[in-house]
Amino acid sequence: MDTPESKSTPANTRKIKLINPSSSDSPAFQDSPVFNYISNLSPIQPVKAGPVAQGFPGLASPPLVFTSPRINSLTNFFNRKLQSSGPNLEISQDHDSCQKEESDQGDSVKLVRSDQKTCNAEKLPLVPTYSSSGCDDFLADPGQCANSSQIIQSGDAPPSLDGGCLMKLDIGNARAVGLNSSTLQKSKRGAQAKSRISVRLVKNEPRHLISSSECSGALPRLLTDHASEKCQPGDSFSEASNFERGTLRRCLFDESQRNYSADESGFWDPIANAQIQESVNMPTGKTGSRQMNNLSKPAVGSCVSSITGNNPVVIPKPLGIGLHLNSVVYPRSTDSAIGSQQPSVLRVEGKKLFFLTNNQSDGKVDASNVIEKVLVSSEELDQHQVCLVPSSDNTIASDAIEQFNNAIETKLDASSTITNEITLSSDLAENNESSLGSPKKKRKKISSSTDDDTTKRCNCRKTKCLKLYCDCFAAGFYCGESCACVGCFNRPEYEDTVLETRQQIESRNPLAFAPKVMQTVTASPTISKAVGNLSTPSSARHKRGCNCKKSMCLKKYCECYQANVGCSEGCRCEGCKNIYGIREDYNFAREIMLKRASVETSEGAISVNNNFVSSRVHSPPNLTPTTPALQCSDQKKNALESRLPFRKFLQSPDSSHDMLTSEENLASPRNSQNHNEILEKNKCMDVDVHDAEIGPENIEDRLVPPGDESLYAHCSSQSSNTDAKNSKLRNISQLESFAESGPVPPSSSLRWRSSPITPITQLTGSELKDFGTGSKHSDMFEDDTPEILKHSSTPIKSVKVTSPNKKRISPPHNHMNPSESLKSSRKFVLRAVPSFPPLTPYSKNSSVVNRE
DNA sequence: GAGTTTGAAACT
DNA sequence: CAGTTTCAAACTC
Repeated sequence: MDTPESKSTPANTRKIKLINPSSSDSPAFQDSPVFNYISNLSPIQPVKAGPVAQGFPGLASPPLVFTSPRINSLTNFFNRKLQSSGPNLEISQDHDSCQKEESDQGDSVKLVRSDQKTCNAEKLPLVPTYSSSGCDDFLADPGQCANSSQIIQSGDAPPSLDGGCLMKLDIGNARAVGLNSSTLQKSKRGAQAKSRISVRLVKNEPRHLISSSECSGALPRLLTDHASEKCQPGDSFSEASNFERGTLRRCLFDESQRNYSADESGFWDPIANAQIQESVNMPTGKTGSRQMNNLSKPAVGSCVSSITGNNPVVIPKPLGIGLHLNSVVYPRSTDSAIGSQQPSVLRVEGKKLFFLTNNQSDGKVDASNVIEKVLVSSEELDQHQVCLVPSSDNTIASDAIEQFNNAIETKLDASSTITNEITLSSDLAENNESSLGSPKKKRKKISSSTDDDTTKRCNCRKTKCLKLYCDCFAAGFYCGESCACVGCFNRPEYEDTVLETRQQIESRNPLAFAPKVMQTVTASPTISKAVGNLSTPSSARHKRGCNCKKSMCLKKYCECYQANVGCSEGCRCEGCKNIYGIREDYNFAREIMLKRASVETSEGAISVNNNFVSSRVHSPPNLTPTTPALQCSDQKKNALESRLPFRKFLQSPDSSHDMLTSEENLASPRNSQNHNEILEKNKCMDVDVHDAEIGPENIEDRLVPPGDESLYAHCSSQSSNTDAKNSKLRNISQLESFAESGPVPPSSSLRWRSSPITPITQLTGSELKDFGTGSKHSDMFEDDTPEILKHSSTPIKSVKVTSPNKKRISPPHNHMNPSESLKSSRKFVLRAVPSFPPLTPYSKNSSVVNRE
C-alpha cells in the first residue's frame, strides 16, 4: 500500500510543481507572448511560480522550468538556499535537510506529505526488503536515498544532528533495507545488532501499519500530523523522520517516543534508540545488555527525561506484553500524559532493570511491555543501575538511571510497606524474599553472587542453553558469568548459533519467545509502583496456561503462579488453587453463583446491581470509569480465601480489557456494540451471579481487575470501606461490566493504547459474543499470544476456545501480514504482538515476516 | 548441597 | 494431536 502511494506521491508532487508555476500566474497572462518574453528575460518571474523558488528569486526561475524531480539538483538548490536563506529558510538544518527531499518534490505542503510518506515508506519498507521504496517516496531515485543521507551529513548541523539525520535516514534505510549497517555500526556487533534491529523494526512496522490501518483513513493523518509536528522548524528532521519511522511505535507508543527519540540537543539518536531497542529486543540478553551499556546519551537523556519528567518516579505501567516469566518489563504507562513523557520502558530482566527508550522491548519481550514478574528489591534496583548505566558513555544516563532507580526504590519501599499492610502478592513477596534470601533466590545468589548480571541465571547442563528450558535463552539473554550452565552456547561468541537456534524455535512456535504472560494491568505508574509489588497482573494471563496437576498452581512450578497471574481457561491445571485467580469453568461457576444468588441475594440488591450493570453496559466501554486496577489484584492475597471461581470470570474480563486497546475500544463501535450485546445477553445472569457471589470476603478478589489508578484507588477505598456491600456492588457492577462486556475498555485500555507495544487483543464481534457467552473466553483475550494469533485469520481465541488445552500454540502464520493488519485498528494492536521478541529480533526473522 | 518433585519443553 | 521423554527449575531434606 505504502509503496504505491509513495510512488504516486512523487509523481503528484511533480505534477504540482509544474502546475504551480502556471497556477501562480493567470493563464492568460502566462500565455501572452509578452509574458513569455519577459519570463525569458528575467528569471525572477519563474520564482513566483514555485513556493520554494520564492525564497530564492534569483535561483528560482531556472529550476522552475527545469525542475527535475531528482533530489540532487534540488538538494543543491536547497543548499544554496540555506546558505542564502533568509530567516524563513532558517529551519533547523536537520529539518531543512529533511525537507530538502520533500521540498525538491514541490510544495512545502507536499513536503509534509512526503514526510508522511517517508514515514510510511520507512514503515512499509519494514516489510523487509531493502526495497528502495522508502527512498522512492522521498527521492526520485533510490540512489538518492543515500544521497539524502549524505546531504544531511554534509549539512551544517552539528555532527550529532547530522548523525541524527543520517542515522535516521540510514537507520530507516537499514531497517527497511538493511542497508548502511555500517552507518549504524560502531562495531561488527553493533552492526549486527542494528541489522537485527532493522529487522525487528520491520516486524514492528506492520504494527504501525496496522495501527495506522486502524485509523484507516486516519493513518495518513497520523503520519502527516506527526510529520508536521516533528517537521516543525523547531524540530529536528531526524526527529520527524524517526518519529515517522517510529510511527508504529508512535501509534503504539504514542508521543512518548518523541521525547525518547530526541536527545538533549533535541535530536534523536537513532543509534541509541536502536541500541536500546536491541537491548530490549535482542533475544540475546547479553548483547542487549551490552548495547544497553552503549546507550547513547540521547537515549539516556530521553530516559532521564521520562524519568525525571513530571512523573519522575512514575514507573511506566506495564503495557502489556509479557516477557519471559523471568523477565519483567515495565512498559511506560499507557497514559497519554505519562506515556508521552515516558515513552521509555523499564525492563527488568532477572534482577536487572532496563530502562528502554524504545517501547519495543527486545524481541523476546515485545516492547509492548509485559510485566511477567516484578522485581522489587533495592538490590535489584542497584543492579539495574549498573545494567542501565552503560558505563562511561553517559553520565547523564547514569544519573537518570540512578534517579530512576531511587525513585523506584522509594516506590518499591512504599509498595513493600503497602504490601505488608495489604498482604503482598506472593510474587512480590517472593521476589522480595528472593532478593532478601528466599531459598529460591538464595540459590540464584549462590550461583551468582552479584546481581549485576542482567541475565537470569541458569543451570542448564544438557541443553547448552539453547532451548527454552534455559531461562536465559528463553528470556533472550545471554548467559552470564553467574550462570552455572554447562557447555553453554548462549553467549555472544556463539551469537550465530543462538540466533539460528532461536529462529528454529520460532519457526516451530513463533510465540515461543513471546512473553508468557500478558499483562492486562494498566495500573498507573505510581500506583503500580506503590502497589507494584502487590500488583500482580491480576488481569494478566499466561499465554498458554499452565498444566499443573500436583502443585495446585500454588507453587512456582506453575507458570501462572510464578507470573503472579491467575489461571485462565487456557490452563489445564487440576485442582487449581491459584491465589491470583482460580481456573474454573465459567459456566460451572456461573451456575453456582446463580444458585447462590437466588438464595442469598435479595431482589433489591440484585435490582440495584442490575441497574449498575445496565448503566455500565450501556455506557461506552471507554466510559467505564473504573476498571479494577491490577493492583487491586494484590489485595487478592488478602482475599486469598475469597478466591472464587468467580475471580476467574471477573478477571478474564479485566484481562480482556487490558488486552484491548482503548483506541480499539473507542475507535471501533463494534466493540461497544458487541459489548452491549453481550452485556444484554448476559446481563441478567451475570448480575445475579455477581451479586450472589459477591460475598464480602470475595469482593476484594473480584476487584482485582486491572484498572487505572482511579480504579486502584477505588479498590483500595473499597477494601478499606467497612461498607462492603456498597463497594461490592460497585465492584460487582464493574466486574459485571467487564465480564459481560468483556472487552470493555477501562481507562487502562487507554493506557494500553499509548503503548503500542502491548499486544491488544482484537475482539471481533464473534469473539465478543463468545466472550460474553463464556467467561473463559474472556481469559482467552487476556493471553498474550492470542494477539498474534488474532492476527491470523483464525484468532487465537477461537483456537483456545476450541482447544484451550493445547500446550503448544500453533503460531498464526498470518500475523505478520501487514495487509491484514490494516484491516482493523485492532489488528493493528495485534500486529504489535507479532513484534514479540522472538519474531523480530533476528534478521532472519524478517523472512518470516515476508512469508506472510 | 544433594536429591526429589514438578511441569514445561521437546520429541515421537 | 496426543503421548512420552527430556530438561531444568522449584522444592525438600
